[in-house]
Amino acid sequence: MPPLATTAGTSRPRVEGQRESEILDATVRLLVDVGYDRLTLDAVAAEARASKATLYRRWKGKADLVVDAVHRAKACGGPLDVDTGSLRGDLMALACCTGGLVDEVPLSVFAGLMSAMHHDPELMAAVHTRFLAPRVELVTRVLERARERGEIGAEVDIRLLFAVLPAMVLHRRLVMGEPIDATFVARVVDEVLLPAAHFSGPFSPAPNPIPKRES
Amino acid sequence: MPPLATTAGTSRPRVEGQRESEILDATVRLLVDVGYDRLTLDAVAAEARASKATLYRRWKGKADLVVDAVHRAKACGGPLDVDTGSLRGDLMALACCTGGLVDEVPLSVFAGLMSAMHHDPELMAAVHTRFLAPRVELVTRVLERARERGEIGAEVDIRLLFAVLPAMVLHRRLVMGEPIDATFVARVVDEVLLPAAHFSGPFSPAPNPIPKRES
Amino acid sequence: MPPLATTAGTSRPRVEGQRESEILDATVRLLVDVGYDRLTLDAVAAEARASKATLYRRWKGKADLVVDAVHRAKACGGPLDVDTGSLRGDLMALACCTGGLVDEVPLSVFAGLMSAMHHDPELMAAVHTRFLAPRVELVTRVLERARERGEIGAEVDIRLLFAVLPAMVLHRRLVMGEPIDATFVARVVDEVLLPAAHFSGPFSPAPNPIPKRES
Amino acid sequence: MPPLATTAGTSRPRVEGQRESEILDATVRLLVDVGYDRLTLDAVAAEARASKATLYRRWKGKADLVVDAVHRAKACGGPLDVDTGSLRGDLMALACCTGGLVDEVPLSVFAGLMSAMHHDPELMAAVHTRFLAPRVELVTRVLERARERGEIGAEVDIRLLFAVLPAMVLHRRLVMGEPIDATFVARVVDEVLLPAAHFSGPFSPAPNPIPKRES
DNA sequence: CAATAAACGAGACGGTACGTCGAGTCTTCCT
DNA sequence: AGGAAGACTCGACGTACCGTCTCGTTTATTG
Repeated sequence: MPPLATTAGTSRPRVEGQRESEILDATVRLLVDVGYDRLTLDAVAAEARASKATLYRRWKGKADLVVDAVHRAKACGGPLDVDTGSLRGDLMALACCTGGLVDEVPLSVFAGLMSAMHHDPELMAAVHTRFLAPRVELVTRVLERARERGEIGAEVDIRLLFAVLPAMVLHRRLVMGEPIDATFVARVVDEVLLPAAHFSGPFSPAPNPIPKRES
Repeated sequence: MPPLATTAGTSRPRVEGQRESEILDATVRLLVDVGYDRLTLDAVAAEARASKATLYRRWKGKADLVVDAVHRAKACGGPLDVDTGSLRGDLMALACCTGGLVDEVPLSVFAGLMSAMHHDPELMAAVHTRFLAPRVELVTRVLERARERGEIGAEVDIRLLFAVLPAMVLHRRLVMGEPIDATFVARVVDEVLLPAAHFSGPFSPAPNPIPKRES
Repeated sequence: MPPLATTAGTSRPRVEGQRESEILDATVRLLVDVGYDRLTLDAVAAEARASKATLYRRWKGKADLVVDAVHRAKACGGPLDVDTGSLRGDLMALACCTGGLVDEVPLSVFAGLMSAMHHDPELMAAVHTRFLAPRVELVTRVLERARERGEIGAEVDIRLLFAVLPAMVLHRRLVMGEPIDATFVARVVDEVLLPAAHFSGPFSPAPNPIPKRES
Repeated sequence: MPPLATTAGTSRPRVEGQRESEILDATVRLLVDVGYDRLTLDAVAAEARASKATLYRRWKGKADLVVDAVHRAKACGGPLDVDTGSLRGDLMALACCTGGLVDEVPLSVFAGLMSAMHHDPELMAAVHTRFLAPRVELVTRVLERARERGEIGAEVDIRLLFAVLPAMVLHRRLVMGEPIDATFVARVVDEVLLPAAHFSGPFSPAPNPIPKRES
């Protein structure tokens, strides 16, 4: 359902942005080919017929460049909003679109970024601002609409709930090394997320066996 | 000159396991100090007063060594089994023990390993065999006992359920960059895992991806 | 409408010579501060508040600019001629004036130029034309006057003789790394140049004649 | 002391010098091909199948490496001493042998080194110690023998005299850009050096180094 | 006096070389 | 004979400078 906006939508007359985009494109191209770890800035420079100095003039380093590349190449192409009328439908739509959770490229890049994020606060901030924040906002909007429709219990913490799907996907893909497909997403939604969304309330203290450990 | 390495006296003779442990200890020491990415094998060799050749004789590379180090230093110290009588109690006990999900060290190391795991199948296998498998088995046992007690619905897929807690913890810590504590673990257990465990039944009306409401 | 070249055919938006001089002054300033090798055209551009394009519009490159800078800043201030009445007096006067052989700045710059001259014929031509030729001509005139006065033997090759003093000075300063002062110049003149000037004749076969004196 | 090694002549702990020599040879090879300025350490590394890290481990930089290379390749091959019976004969023999003043390679390299020497005291020290000192000593010996034979006046300063030939050669080659051959060397010896060598006495009327200025 | 075209400041760019660092291999010496 | 020590190759890193090439903006001449 792209509106066929060939020229109107992208009117960034900056000549600077042009070179930048070419470099970003080259980065994404190599990223898909060899992955984050095997990606070198020399290769990016060669692929984009750019100088390494140019890369380092605009980006702080490899990770910063890659964040930008993935952000522009994928996130921008993603949906700005989705509203299928049901929580389940919205989540599935979001997960399965380009740049969504079932898309291999962002996942793969993300794996490579994790190690760098861990000791580079600026990178983590960049990832959050440019990559995560838009997605979080989108999902949050979806969840809030679902709550208004009564699909989510009043006591359920959306901050917790929204993490369920990405967490399960990342775990399966990056920790367990198993592939992601729509079926898996659907199972997580149906068997974990939706139960949690409905069962907000008194679970741990009341129902059956009350555990004595907490600490 | 005693050619035979009897027992003690000179710490030179190879006890094999002893030298290995010293190296592993040195690795963990550095790991905690500088993290996985900043860790160099030269530093490990220097810290352990060992030769790099010795390291590469025993381990395949940096990641392999680190996996081993974390495995032996932490996981071995963990519990072989827990049985508090309730699913919630068991999960909390597992998560909060040394080497558990609230332990910073394994999490931190894990972040560094992800990137390497992604393009190194052998490393991924090693991580699974030595690091993940024991934990998975432990949790699986806990879940099966819980099912026998009736705390988990018959139709619930334990393979899916067992991932909920580690997935949520990793997501919060590595993706969102927020700290993990027992409170967070408890909330995930209470508000996500246990609801999913109880709600066995098909929640959405069907594999139909677009439901309306639920009853 | 092409402009008609009514006056001289060269449009001069700027004072030309003024801007040029400012740049050359900035060059000399930096030259004295950091030396030829550490001198960068970026620094010259910044110091003169000029653009690199302007520099390359007027000069072929770093070496060319520096030659010009030294030429204008120093050589122009030197004497146009000298005539003290004796060869010795003339040579000492030339050597000790500003821009002469005892002046540190031209020597220092010269050291830096040598490497570039070696593989850049145009640069060598520029150095010769703008820097060396005037000095050579001056010394040649001095030597010819001395010959007319009978201070130089008829058979002595002035082309060889004129090189003695600069050669010895450059050797001492650039090769041996020792400083130049008037005393050294005087010794070279008295103990090498003047003997050679008087002794034209056949020497190598027979080590006999000892010259007298001169006034 | 360790017992006798099985292989003979292993009192030299390592072959160490072997790798070094290979690198030095490669350096000289490239030096002759492209000259000092066009020489890059990457090219040396490639030519010698060595790592840049190895180069920088042993040498401080390009200039240091080149000094060493020229030293070993040329100076070592030069004569340890000459004694033809006459000063003229000795000087000509020294100048015309391999690595002597008429040899293009050392001259060419020297041109490139001058600029670096000028701002790098360590390099200058290295050049002096490894390149200049042996030659100076050799010429000094030659000159002292000549003095004993009466070929050099008692008052002549050998420290000044020894510089005449190299100074004139370097000046002609590097400053004037004209080629060096045996004829030129012979002329300098006959027409400058020998006259200066014979002429002992005070030539100029006074040792007063400062003549009168004129405009 | 306005139009115009050269010259300009600013600085991004491609390219090349630099000097450093870490991984993993290989050799030498010591005990 | 096995381990410590560490030199080695490889390759990526991030930096510096050169010389070229745009951009708009003066500035002086011209119409």
